[in-house]
Amino acid sequence: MDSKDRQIIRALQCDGRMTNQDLAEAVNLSPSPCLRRVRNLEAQGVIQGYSAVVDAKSYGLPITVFVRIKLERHGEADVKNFERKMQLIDEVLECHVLTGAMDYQLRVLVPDLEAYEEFIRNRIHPVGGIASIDTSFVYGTVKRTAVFPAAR
Amino acid sequence: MDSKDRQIIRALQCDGRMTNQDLAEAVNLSPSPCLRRVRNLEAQGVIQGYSAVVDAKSYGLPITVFVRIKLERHGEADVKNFERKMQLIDEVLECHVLTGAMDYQLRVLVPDLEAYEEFIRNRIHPVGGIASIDTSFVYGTVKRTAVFPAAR
DNA sequence: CCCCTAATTGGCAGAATCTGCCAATATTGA
DNA sequence: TCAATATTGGCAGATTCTGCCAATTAGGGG
Repeated sequence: MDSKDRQIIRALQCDGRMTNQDLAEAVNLSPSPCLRRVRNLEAQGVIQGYSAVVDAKSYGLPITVFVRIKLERHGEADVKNFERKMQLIDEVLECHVLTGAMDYQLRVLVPDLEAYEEFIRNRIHPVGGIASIDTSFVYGTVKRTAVFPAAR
Repeated sequence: MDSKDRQIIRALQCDGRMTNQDLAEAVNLSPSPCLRRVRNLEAQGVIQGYSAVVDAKSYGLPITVFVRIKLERHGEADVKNFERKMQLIDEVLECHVLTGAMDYQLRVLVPDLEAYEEFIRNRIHPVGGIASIDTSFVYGTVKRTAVFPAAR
């Protein structure tokens, strides 16, 4: 992982479908070694995959919600149960463990407010062991990039 | 935007570098119309781009932080100033406006805790007009997917 | 300072993929 | 039912990928 690898990574975060020759040109390499570096990064799991960036509204899911959840108990079983359930809920795109009061933060996508209510009632509450839920709707998005800072 | 378009989108969210023939096969089309649908989705801005999914830790940025910020005043000028500054800070990967107390939530990536302190001191405070900052460090990530729910 | 080793690079060629065009098919509305 | 329209499938030239080999560069020991 040298500076060239990081250059390659940022270029592919900007445009994941860039052709190998364009990528090579962008980072001042010839196509062969460039491709080999990319394959190495993929094999090492540094590049975990590629993904289309899609406008959720156009797709039909205009409402983004950040949900913060606190559990009643934090025993092994309770935690495992909660985390396994999160994996299975399609509306939950992200689930992070936060420091502090052993909280979770979810990023959830729904078509409308009614669907959000149903989501809480039919998907989250049935998980059980939840002490409190804090909901923040996303009113607008000022910035959203996949590109890491160049740093060091 | 029909069910086939949504199928295509989810397939490309799973693997943004899928070849057009594989994609066509996955959604039961022949390569030609499949490619045309993809190009349409791109032209309409539904597919906004493609991006490599990278392990931040391997890249050298192991600390993810969610930062919630409340402004002192919410005049046009204050808001514009804040939002423009956020665009310019490389460590800020996301900045959302949240409903409620006119708050923002940032997703920030830094190499270590010292860098986070510097980030707050040298990048956020100088923006000015900030009433309060609430920091939540990400302790672990249970789930992180780009794939939208199938829905409807 | 030089040499030796190893890693990385650059280029080439066969194979796979893309993509613009045309005819055929399916869909919609009257 | 029929006609108009949109969508589809397949083909061919152009582009891109990728495995192999020689050349170059970088690092360490004598």
